[in-house]
Amino acid sequence: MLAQTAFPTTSSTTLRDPQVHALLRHARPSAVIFFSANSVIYAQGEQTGPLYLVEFGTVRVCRMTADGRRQINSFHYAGDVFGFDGGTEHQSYAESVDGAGVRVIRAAEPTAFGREMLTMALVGLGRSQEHLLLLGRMSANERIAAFILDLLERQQSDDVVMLPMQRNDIADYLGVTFETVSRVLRVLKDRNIIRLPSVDRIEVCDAGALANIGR
Amino acid sequence: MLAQTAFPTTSSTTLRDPQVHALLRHARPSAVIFFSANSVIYAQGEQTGPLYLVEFGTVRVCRMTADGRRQINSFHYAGDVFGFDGGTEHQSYAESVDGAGVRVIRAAEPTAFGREMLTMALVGLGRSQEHLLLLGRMSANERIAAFILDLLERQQSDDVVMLPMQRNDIADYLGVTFETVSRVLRVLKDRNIIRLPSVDRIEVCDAGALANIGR
DNA sequence: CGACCAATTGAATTGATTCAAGGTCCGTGG
DNA sequence: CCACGGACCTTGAATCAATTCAATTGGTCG
Repeated sequence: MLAQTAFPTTSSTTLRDPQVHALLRHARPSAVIFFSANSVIYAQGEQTGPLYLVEFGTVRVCRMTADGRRQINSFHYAGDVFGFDGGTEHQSYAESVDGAGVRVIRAAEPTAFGREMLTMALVGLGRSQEHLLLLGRMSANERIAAFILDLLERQQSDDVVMLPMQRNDIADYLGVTFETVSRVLRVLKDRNIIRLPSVDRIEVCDAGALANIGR
Repeated sequence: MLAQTAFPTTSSTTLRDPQVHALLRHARPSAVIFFSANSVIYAQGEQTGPLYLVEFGTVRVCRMTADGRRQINSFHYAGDVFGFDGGTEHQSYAESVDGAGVRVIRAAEPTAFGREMLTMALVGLGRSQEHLLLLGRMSANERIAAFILDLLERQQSDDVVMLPMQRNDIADYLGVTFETVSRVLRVLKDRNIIRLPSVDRIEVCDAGALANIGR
Protein backbone atom coordinates (compact mmCIF):
# COMPACT_ATOMS: atom_id res chain seq x y z
CA MET A 1 0.00 0.00 0.00
CA LEU A 2 2.91 2.35 0.58
CA ALA A 3 4.52 4.26 -2.22
CA GLN A 4 8.01 3.04 -2.94
CA THR A 5 10.55 5.48 -4.23
CA ALA A 6 12.21 5.89 -7.53
CA PHE A 7 14.35 3.66 -9.64
CA PRO A 8 16.09 4.69 -12.83
CA THR A 9 14.02 4.31 -15.99
CA THR A 10 14.80 3.78 -19.63
CA SER A 11 15.13 7.49 -20.34
CA SER A 12 12.01 9.19 -21.63
CA THR A 13 9.13 6.86 -22.45
CA THR A 14 7.10 7.30 -25.61
CA LEU A 15 4.64 10.00 -24.68
CA ARG A 16 1.64 10.30 -26.97
CA ASP A 17 1.01 13.92 -26.55
CA PRO A 18 3.05 16.73 -28.13
CA GLN A 19 1.61 19.04 -25.47
CA VAL A 20 3.36 16.98 -22.84
CA HIS A 21 6.68 17.57 -24.55
CA ALA A 22 6.00 21.28 -24.64
CA LEU A 23 5.26 21.18 -20.94
CA LEU A 24 8.40 19.22 -20.14
CA ARG A 25 10.55 21.67 -22.05
CA HIS A 26 9.85 24.24 -19.34
CA ALA A 27 9.77 21.83 -16.43
CA ARG A 28 12.10 20.27 -13.94
CA PRO A 29 10.99 16.63 -13.83
CA SER A 30 11.95 14.34 -10.98
CA ALA A 31 12.88 10.69 -11.13
CA VAL A 32 10.07 8.21 -11.58
CA ILE A 33 8.34 7.23 -8.37
CA PHE A 34 6.63 3.87 -8.17
CA PHE A 35 3.23 3.66 -6.52
CA SER A 36 2.01 0.15 -5.76
CA ALA A 37 -1.61 -0.76 -6.45
CA ASN A 38 -4.11 1.37 -4.51
CA SER A 39 -1.50 3.61 -2.93
CA VAL A 40 -2.23 7.30 -2.63
CA ILE A 41 -0.38 9.76 -4.88
CA TYR A 42 -1.93 12.84 -3.40
CA ALA A 43 -4.76 13.18 -0.91
CA GLN A 44 -7.93 15.22 -0.87
CA GLY A 45 -7.30 18.38 1.16
CA GLU A 46 -3.56 18.16 0.66
CA GLN A 47 -1.67 21.23 -0.52
CA THR A 48 -1.75 21.73 -4.26
CA GLY A 49 1.67 21.62 -5.84
CA PRO A 50 3.30 19.98 -8.81
CA LEU A 51 1.78 18.16 -11.76
CA TYR A 52 2.33 14.46 -12.33
CA LEU A 53 3.21 12.55 -15.47
CA VAL A 54 2.26 8.89 -15.75
CA GLU A 55 5.21 6.86 -17.09
CA PHE A 56 3.54 3.46 -16.90
CA GLY A 57 0.51 1.91 -15.24
CA THR A 58 -2.79 3.57 -14.47
CA VAL A 59 -3.93 6.28 -12.08
CA ARG A 60 -7.41 7.21 -10.91
CA VAL A 61 -8.47 10.66 -9.71
CA CYS A 62 -11.45 10.57 -7.34
CA ARG A 63 -13.67 12.51 -5.00
CA MET A 64 -15.32 11.06 -1.94
CA THR A 65 -18.44 12.19 -0.11
CA ALA A 66 -18.67 12.28 3.67
CA ASP A 67 -20.78 9.12 3.64
CA GLY A 68 -18.31 7.19 1.51
CA ARG A 69 -19.72 7.45 -1.98
CA ARG A 70 -16.95 7.78 -4.52
CA GLN A 71 -16.88 9.43 -7.91
CA ILE A 72 -13.89 8.73 -10.13
CA ASN A 73 -13.26 11.82 -12.23
CA SER A 74 -10.71 10.36 -14.60
CA PHE A 75 -8.31 7.56 -15.38
CA HIS A 76 -4.79 8.37 -16.54
CA TYR A 77 -2.47 6.18 -18.58
CA ALA A 78 1.17 6.46 -19.62
CA GLY A 79 1.76 9.88 -21.14
CA ASP A 80 -1.09 11.56 -19.30
CA VAL A 81 -0.56 14.49 -16.98
CA PHE A 82 -2.74 14.93 -13.90
CA GLY A 83 -2.80 16.88 -10.66
CA PHE A 84 -4.65 20.02 -11.82
CA ASP A 85 -6.82 21.49 -9.16
CA GLY A 86 -8.26 24.91 -8.48
CA GLY A 87 -7.20 26.73 -5.34
CA THR A 88 -4.44 25.73 -2.99
CA GLU A 89 -5.94 22.44 -1.76
CA HIS A 90 -6.66 19.32 -3.74
CA GLN A 91 -10.40 18.79 -4.11
CA SER A 92 -9.73 15.29 -5.35
CA TYR A 93 -7.29 12.53 -4.54
CA ALA A 94 -5.18 10.40 -6.85
CA GLU A 95 -4.33 6.73 -6.43
CA SER A 96 -2.43 4.15 -8.38
CA VAL A 97 -4.77 1.57 -9.88
CA ASP A 98 -2.37 -1.21 -10.71
CA GLY A 99 1.13 -0.14 -9.77
CA ALA A 100 2.13 2.96 -11.64
CA GLY A 101 5.29 4.93 -12.30
CA VAL A 102 4.78 8.64 -11.91
CA ARG A 103 7.12 11.54 -12.54
CA VAL A 104 6.71 14.74 -10.58
CA ILE A 105 6.78 17.83 -12.78
CA ARG A 106 7.68 21.23 -11.37
CA ALA A 107 8.03 24.48 -13.25
CA ALA A 108 11.57 25.40 -14.33
CA GLU A 109 10.69 28.47 -16.33
CA PRO A 110 7.48 29.57 -14.61
CA THR A 111 5.80 31.72 -17.23
CA ALA A 112 6.42 29.34 -20.13
CA PHE A 113 5.37 26.45 -17.94
CA GLY A 114 2.19 28.28 -17.04
CA ARG A 115 1.36 28.76 -20.71
CA GLU A 116 1.60 25.04 -21.41
CA MET A 117 -0.26 24.27 -18.23
CA LEU A 118 -3.17 26.43 -19.38
CA THR A 119 -3.45 24.43 -22.59
CA MET A 120 -3.53 21.19 -20.67
CA ALA A 121 -5.98 22.47 -18.08
CA LEU A 122 -8.32 23.46 -20.89
CA VAL A 123 -8.05 19.99 -22.40
CA GLY A 124 -8.89 18.57 -18.99
CA LEU A 125 -11.86 20.88 -18.74
CA GLY A 126 -13.10 19.66 -22.10
CA ARG A 127 -12.79 16.05 -21.05
CA SER A 128 -14.61 16.60 -17.82
CA GLN A 129 -17.45 18.31 -19.65
CA GLU A 130 -17.70 15.34 -21.95
CA HIS A 131 -18.04 13.28 -18.83
CA LEU A 132 -20.79 15.53 -17.49
CA LEU A 133 -22.85 14.66 -20.55
CA LEU A 134 -22.25 10.98 -19.97
CA LEU A 135 -23.24 11.13 -16.30
CA GLY A 136 -26.14 13.48 -16.78
CA ARG A 137 -27.82 12.14 -19.85
CA MET A 138 -26.74 8.64 -20.80
CA SER A 139 -28.18 5.21 -20.02
CA ALA A 140 -26.06 2.47 -18.48
CA ASN A 141 -25.60 0.82 -21.88
CA GLU A 142 -24.42 4.05 -23.43
CA ARG A 143 -22.05 4.75 -20.57
CA ILE A 144 -20.28 1.42 -20.89
CA ALA A 145 -20.15 1.71 -24.67
CA ALA A 146 -18.68 5.21 -24.48
CA PHE A 147 -16.18 4.00 -21.91
CA ILE A 148 -14.96 1.18 -24.12
CA LEU A 149 -14.70 3.47 -27.14
CA ASP A 150 -12.77 6.03 -25.11
CA LEU A 151 -10.27 3.42 -23.95
CA LEU A 152 -10.01 2.08 -27.49
CA GLU A 153 -8.99 5.50 -28.76
CA ARG A 154 -6.44 6.00 -26.04
CA GLN A 155 -4.74 2.62 -26.44
CA GLN A 156 -2.47 1.34 -29.16
CA SER A 157 -4.56 -1.54 -30.44
CA ASP A 158 -7.41 -1.20 -32.91
CA ASP A 159 -9.70 -3.66 -31.21
CA VAL A 160 -8.31 -4.72 -27.84
CA VAL A 161 -8.95 -2.81 -24.64
CA MET A 162 -7.10 -3.69 -21.46
CA LEU A 163 -8.92 -3.02 -18.21
CA PRO A 164 -6.33 -2.51 -15.48
CA MET A 165 -9.02 -1.29 -13.09
CA GLN A 166 -11.67 -3.48 -11.51
CA ARG A 167 -15.43 -3.40 -12.05
CA ASN A 168 -15.91 -1.29 -8.97
CA ASP A 169 -13.65 1.42 -10.40
CA ILE A 170 -15.43 1.39 -13.72
CA ALA A 171 -18.73 1.67 -11.88
CA ASP A 172 -17.60 4.65 -9.83
CA TYR A 173 -16.29 6.31 -12.97
CA LEU A 174 -19.54 5.82 -14.88
CA GLY A 175 -21.93 6.53 -12.02
CA VAL A 176 -23.50 3.07 -11.88
CA THR A 177 -23.10 -0.03 -9.68
CA PHE A 178 -20.53 -2.72 -10.39
CA GLU A 179 -23.34 -5.23 -10.95
CA THR A 180 -24.65 -3.03 -13.74
CA VAL A 181 -21.20 -2.92 -15.34
CA SER A 182 -21.14 -6.70 -15.29
CA ARG A 183 -24.61 -7.04 -16.74
CA VAL A 184 -24.07 -4.54 -19.53
CA LEU A 185 -20.81 -6.20 -20.55
CA ARG A 186 -22.71 -9.46 -20.71
CA VAL A 187 -25.37 -7.91 -22.95
CA LEU A 188 -22.70 -6.54 -25.30
CA LYS A 189 -21.07 -9.95 -25.36
CA ASP A 190 -24.37 -11.69 -26.12
CA ARG A 191 -24.97 -9.29 -28.98
CA ASN A 192 -21.52 -10.18 -30.36
CA ILE A 193 -20.37 -6.59 -30.08
CA ILE A 194 -17.47 -7.45 -27.80
CA ARG A 195 -15.65 -10.54 -26.56
CA LEU A 196 -14.41 -11.01 -23.00
CA PRO A 197 -11.50 -13.46 -23.15
CA SER A 198 -10.61 -12.58 -19.58
CA VAL A 199 -11.85 -10.26 -16.91
CA ASP A 200 -9.33 -7.54 -17.73
CA ARG A 201 -9.51 -7.68 -21.50
CA ILE A 202 -12.16 -6.63 -24.00
CA GLU A 203 -11.98 -7.38 -27.69
CA VAL A 204 -14.15 -5.08 -29.75
CA CYS A 205 -15.83 -6.91 -32.63
CA ASP A 206 -18.14 -4.15 -33.79
CA ALA A 207 -17.07 -0.64 -32.88
CA GLY A 208 -19.87 0.80 -35.03
CA ALA A 209 -22.47 -0.98 -32.92
CA LEU A 210 -20.84 0.43 -29.79
CA ALA A 211 -21.13 3.94 -31.17
CA ASN A 212 -24.79 3.35 -32.02
CA ILE A 213 -26.03 1.91 -28.75
CA GLY A 214 -29.45 3.48 -28.34
CA ARG A 215 -31.09 5.33 -25.50
CA MET B 1 -33.91 35.82 -30.53
CA LEU B 2 -31.20 37.94 -32.12
CA ALA B 3 -28.41 39.50 -30.13
CA GLN B 4 -28.66 43.24 -30.01
CA THR B 5 -25.48 45.23 -29.84
CA ALA B 6 -23.93 47.25 -27.18
CA PHE B 7 -25.03 50.26 -25.21
CA PRO B 8 -22.86 52.20 -22.81
CA THR B 9 -22.93 50.97 -19.23
CA THR B 10 -22.42 52.52 -15.86
CA SER B 11 -18.65 51.94 -15.93
CA SER B 12 -17.46 48.79 -14.25
CA THR B 13 -20.12 46.87 -12.39
CA THR B 14 -19.46 45.40 -8.97
CA LEU B 15 -17.75 42.14 -9.76
CA ARG B 16 -17.58 39.65 -6.93
CA ASP B 17 -14.38 38.04 -7.88
CA PRO B 18 -10.91 39.51 -7.35
CA GLN B 19 -9.66 37.09 -9.99
CA VAL B 20 -11.86 38.78 -12.54
CA HIS B 21 -10.22 42.11 -11.76
CA ALA B 22 -6.82 40.53 -12.20
CA LEU B 23 -7.91 39.18 -15.56
CA LEU B 24 -9.32 42.51 -16.70
CA ARG B 25 -6.09 44.28 -15.82
CA HIS B 26 -4.43 42.48 -18.71
CA ALA B 27 -7.42 42.47 -21.04
CA ARG B 28 -8.99 44.62 -23.68
CA PRO B 29 -12.71 44.48 -22.85
CA SER B 30 -15.37 45.44 -25.37
CA ALA B 31 -18.60 47.25 -24.75
CA VAL B 32 -21.45 45.29 -23.22
CA ILE B 33 -23.49 43.30 -25.68
CA PHE B 34 -27.08 42.48 -24.86
CA PHE B 35 -28.36 38.99 -25.60
CA SER B 36 -32.13 38.57 -25.39
CA ALA B 37 -33.58 35.49 -23.72
CA ASN B 38 -32.54 32.24 -25.38
CA SER B 39 -30.24 33.84 -27.91
CA VAL B 40 -26.95 32.16 -28.71
CA ILE B 41 -23.71 33.73 -27.46
CA TYR B 42 -21.44 31.19 -29.08
CA ALA B 43 -22.29 27.96 -30.87
CA GLN B 44 -21.01 24.43 -30.54
CA GLY B 45 -18.34 23.84 -33.20
CA GLU B 46 -17.67 27.56 -33.56
CA GLN B 47 -14.09 28.79 -33.45
CA THR B 48 -12.75 29.31 -29.94
CA GLY B 49 -11.78 32.87 -29.22
CA PRO B 50 -12.32 35.38 -26.47
CA LEU B 51 -13.65 34.95 -22.96
CA TYR B 52 -16.92 36.49 -21.86
CA LEU B 53 -17.82 38.38 -18.72
CA VAL B 54 -21.44 38.46 -17.55
CA GLU B 55 -22.44 42.00 -16.59
CA PHE B 56 -26.06 41.25 -15.74
CA GLY B 57 -28.54 38.45 -16.32
CA THR B 58 -27.83 34.76 -16.60
CA VAL B 59 -26.04 32.56 -19.11
CA ARG B 60 -26.15 28.79 -19.58
CA VAL B 61 -23.37 26.70 -21.13
CA CYS B 62 -24.62 23.45 -22.68
CA ARG B 63 -23.77 20.44 -24.75
CA MET B 64 -26.21 18.65 -27.02
CA THR B 65 -26.20 15.07 -28.23
CA ALA B 66 -27.06 14.13 -31.81
CA ASP B 67 -30.50 12.94 -30.70
CA GLY B 68 -31.32 16.14 -28.86
CA ARG B 69 -30.54 15.38 -25.27
CA ARG B 70 -29.06 18.40 -23.55
CA GLN B 71 -26.68 18.68 -20.64
CA ILE B 72 -26.21 22.11 -19.10
CA ASN B 73 -22.64 22.32 -17.81
CA SER B 74 -22.96 25.55 -15.89
CA PHE B 75 -24.95 28.68 -15.18
CA HIS B 76 -23.19 32.04 -15.03
CA TYR B 77 -24.31 35.16 -13.23
CA ALA B 78 -23.05 38.75 -13.15
CA GLY B 79 -19.34 38.72 -12.46
CA ASP B 80 -18.73 35.26 -13.86
CA VAL B 81 -16.40 34.59 -16.75
CA PHE B 82 -17.15 31.85 -19.26
CA GLY B 83 -16.07 30.71 -22.71
CA PHE B 84 -13.20 28.39 -21.74
CA ASP B 85 -12.87 25.45 -24.04
CA GLY B 86 -10.09 23.08 -24.96
CA GLY B 87 -8.86 23.05 -28.54
CA THR B 88 -9.79 25.51 -31.27
CA GLU B 89 -13.50 24.67 -31.47
CA HIS B 90 -16.17 25.15 -28.85
CA GLN B 91 -17.35 21.80 -27.53
CA SER B 92 -20.25 23.54 -25.87
CA TYR B 93 -22.56 26.41 -26.68
CA ALA B 94 -23.62 29.36 -24.58
CA GLU B 95 -27.02 31.02 -24.49
CA SER B 96 -28.63 33.83 -22.60
CA VAL B 97 -31.22 32.53 -20.15
CA ASP B 98 -33.18 35.67 -19.42
CA GLY B 99 -31.64 38.54 -21.32
CA ALA B 100 -28.05 39.07 -20.33
CA GLY B 101 -25.37 41.69 -20.81
CA VAL B 102 -22.05 40.21 -21.75
CA ARG B 103 -18.66 41.83 -22.23
CA VAL B 104 -16.16 40.26 -24.61
CA ILE B 105 -12.69 39.97 -23.09
CA ARG B 106 -9.60 39.71 -25.27
CA ALA B 107 -6.00 39.59 -24.16
CA ALA B 108 -4.16 42.91 -24.13
CA GLU B 109 -0.94 41.68 -22.56
CA PRO B 110 -0.96 38.04 -23.66
CA THR B 111 1.36 36.38 -21.16
CA ALA B 112 -0.10 38.09 -18.10
CA PHE B 113 -3.57 37.42 -19.42
CA GLY B 114 -2.68 33.76 -19.86
CA ARG B 115 -1.57 33.53 -16.26
CA GLU B 116 -4.89 34.84 -14.96
CA MET B 117 -6.74 32.67 -17.44
CA LEU B 118 -5.02 29.58 -16.05
CA THR B 119 -6.23 30.41 -12.57
CA MET B 120 -9.78 30.79 -13.78
CA ALA B 121 -9.66 27.65 -15.91
CA LEU B 122 -8.54 25.71 -12.85
CA VAL B 123 -11.44 27.13 -10.84
CA GLY B 124 -13.75 26.03 -13.64
CA LEU B 125 -12.22 22.59 -13.60
CA GLY B 126 -12.85 22.35 -9.88
CA ARG B 127 -16.47 23.35 -10.30
CA SER B 128 -17.08 20.88 -13.04
CA GLN B 129 -15.61 18.10 -10.94
CA GLU B 130 -17.92 19.03 -8.14
CA HIS B 131 -20.70 18.64 -10.66
CA LEU B 132 -19.43 15.22 -11.72
CA LEU B 133 -19.95 14.05 -8.16
CA LEU B 134 -23.46 15.42 -8.17
CA LEU B 135 -24.39 13.77 -11.47
CA GLY B 136 -22.63 10.51 -10.77
CA ARG B 137 -23.53 9.84 -7.18
CA MET B 138 -26.43 11.90 -5.90
CA SER B 139 -30.16 11.24 -5.68
CA ALA B 140 -32.68 13.66 -7.13
CA ASN B 141 -33.35 15.13 -3.69
CA GLU B 142 -29.67 15.74 -3.07
CA ARG B 143 -29.20 17.29 -6.49
CA ILE B 144 -31.94 19.86 -5.98
CA ALA B 145 -30.74 20.60 -2.46
CA ALA B 146 -27.16 21.09 -3.64
CA PHE B 147 -28.40 23.30 -6.45
CA ILE B 148 -30.32 25.57 -4.11
CA LEU B 149 -27.38 25.79 -1.71
CA ASP B 150 -25.03 26.62 -4.57
CA LEU B 151 -27.28 29.43 -5.78
CA LEU B 152 -27.67 30.66 -2.23
CA GLU B 153 -23.90 31.03 -1.87
CA ARG B 154 -23.56 32.84 -5.17
CA GLN B 155 -26.33 35.34 -4.53
CA GLN B 156 -26.44 38.33 -2.24
CA SER B 157 -29.31 37.29 0.00
CA ASP B 158 -28.98 34.96 2.96
CA ASP B 159 -32.18 33.07 2.34
CA VAL B 160 -33.70 34.04 -0.99
CA VAL B 161 -32.76 32.38 -4.26
CA MET B 162 -33.98 33.76 -7.56
CA LEU B 163 -34.48 31.26 -10.36
CA PRO B 164 -34.11 33.09 -13.67
CA MET B 165 -34.03 29.78 -15.54
CA GLN B 166 -37.03 27.55 -16.04
CA ARG B 167 -37.62 24.04 -14.66
CA ASN B 168 -36.44 22.48 -17.88
CA ASP B 169 -33.05 24.21 -17.55
CA ILE B 170 -32.66 23.14 -13.95
CA ALA B 171 -33.50 19.58 -15.00
CA ASP B 172 -30.91 19.55 -17.77
CA TYR B 173 -28.33 20.94 -15.39
CA LEU B 174 -29.02 18.34 -12.71
CA GLY B 175 -29.50 15.37 -15.01
CA VAL B 176 -33.15 14.70 -14.14
CA THR B 177 -36.52 15.46 -15.74
CA PHE B 178 -38.38 18.71 -15.18
CA GLU B 179 -41.21 16.77 -13.52
CA THR B 180 -38.74 15.49 -10.96
CA VAL B 181 -37.56 19.03 -10.26
CA SER B 182 -41.15 20.02 -9.62
CA ARG B 183 -41.84 17.08 -7.37
CA VAL B 184 -38.69 17.48 -5.28
CA LEU B 185 -39.38 21.18 -4.77
CA ARG B 186 -42.82 20.22 -3.55
CA VAL B 187 -41.34 17.72 -1.09
CA LEU B 188 -38.96 20.36 0.26
CA LYS B 189 -41.86 22.76 0.59
CA ASP B 190 -44.00 20.18 2.40
CA ARG B 191 -41.16 19.56 4.84
CA ASN B 192 -40.97 23.31 5.48
CA ILE B 193 -37.39 23.46 4.29
CA ILE B 194 -38.18 26.02 1.61
CA ARG B 195 -41.03 28.27 0.57
CA LEU B 196 -42.08 28.91 -3.03
CA PRO B 197 -43.78 32.32 -3.09
CA SER B 198 -43.58 32.29 -6.87
CA VAL B 199 -42.24 30.04 -9.55
CA ASP B 200 -38.96 31.90 -9.87
CA ARG B 201 -38.25 32.46 -6.22
CA ILE B 202 -37.21 30.14 -3.41
CA GLU B 203 -37.02 31.18 0.22
CA VAL B 204 -34.79 28.93 2.25
CA CYS B 205 -36.18 28.32 5.73
CA ASP B 206 -33.77 25.65 6.87
CA ALA B 207 -30.41 25.63 5.10
CA GLY B 208 -29.12 23.03 7.52
CA ALA B 209 -31.82 20.60 6.46
CA LEU B 210 -30.89 21.22 2.82
CA ALA B 211 -27.28 20.34 3.56
CA ASN B 212 -28.39 17.16 5.33
CA ILE B 213 -30.78 15.74 2.78
CA GLY B 214 -30.08 12.02 2.88
CA ARG B 215 -29.39 9.54 0.12
C1' DC C 1 -6.58 -27.47 -0.79
C1' DG C 2 -8.90 -23.77 1.44
C1' DA C 3 -9.43 -18.84 2.01
C1' DC C 4 -10.32 -14.71 0.09
C1' DC C 5 -11.61 -11.31 -3.11
C1' DA C 6 -13.60 -10.13 -7.44
C1' DA C 7 -17.03 -11.00 -10.79
C1' DT C 8 -21.27 -12.87 -12.35
C1' DT C 9 -26.01 -13.87 -12.19
C1' DG C 10 -30.80 -13.94 -10.36
C1' DA C 11 -34.92 -12.00 -7.99
C1' DA C 12 -37.16 -8.36 -5.68
C1' DT C 13 -37.42 -3.55 -4.95
C1' DT C 14 -37.41 1.24 -5.90
C1' DG C 15 -36.35 5.89 -7.53
C1' DA C 16 -37.06 8.29 -11.33
C1' DT C 17 -39.15 8.50 -15.83
C1' DT C 18 -42.89 8.46 -18.99
C1' DC C 19 -47.33 9.48 -20.21
C1' DA C 20 -51.39 11.99 -19.33
C1' DA C 21 -54.31 15.47 -17.31
C1' DG C 22 -55.01 19.83 -15.18
C1' DG C 23 -53.65 24.25 -13.43
C1' DT C 24 -51.35 28.82 -13.49
C1' DC C 25 -49.60 32.74 -15.45
C1' DC C 26 -49.28 36.25 -18.90
C1' DG C 27 -49.74 38.71 -23.10
C1' DT C 28 -52.88 39.88 -26.84
C1' DG C 29 -56.86 41.15 -29.18
C1' DG C 30 -61.85 41.52 -29.41
C1' DC D 1 -61.99 44.51 -19.27
C1' DC D 2 -62.28 39.90 -20.00
C1' DA D 3 -61.83 35.89 -22.90
C1' DC D 4 -58.66 33.21 -25.30
C1' DG D 5 -54.29 30.88 -26.44
C1' DG D 6 -50.00 29.29 -25.44
C1' DA D 7 -46.10 28.29 -22.58
C1' DC D 8 -44.75 26.65 -18.37
C1' DC D 9 -45.54 24.22 -14.25
C1' DT D 10 -47.72 20.85 -11.22
C1' DT D 11 -49.63 16.52 -10.03
C1' DG D 12 -51.10 11.65 -10.62
C1' DA D 13 -50.66 6.84 -12.24
C1' DA D 14 -48.23 3.37 -14.66
C1' DT D 15 -43.91 1.77 -16.19
C1' DC D 16 -39.15 0.73 -16.32
C1' DA D 17 -34.18 0.96 -15.78
C1' DA D 18 -31.09 0.41 -12.43
C1' DT D 19 -30.25 -0.75 -7.70
C1' DT D 20 -30.25 -3.69 -3.78
C1' DC D 21 -29.91 -7.95 -1.74
C1' DA D 22 -28.55 -12.60 -2.10
C1' DA D 23 -26.24 -16.57 -3.88
C1' DT D 24 -22.96 -18.66 -6.81
C1' DT D 25 -18.91 -18.90 -9.63
C1' DG D 26 -14.13 -17.92 -10.83
C1' DG D 27 -9.46 -16.81 -9.98
C1' DT D 28 -5.30 -16.20 -7.16
C1' DC D 29 -2.13 -16.94 -3.53
C1' DG D 30 -0.26 -18.79 0.58
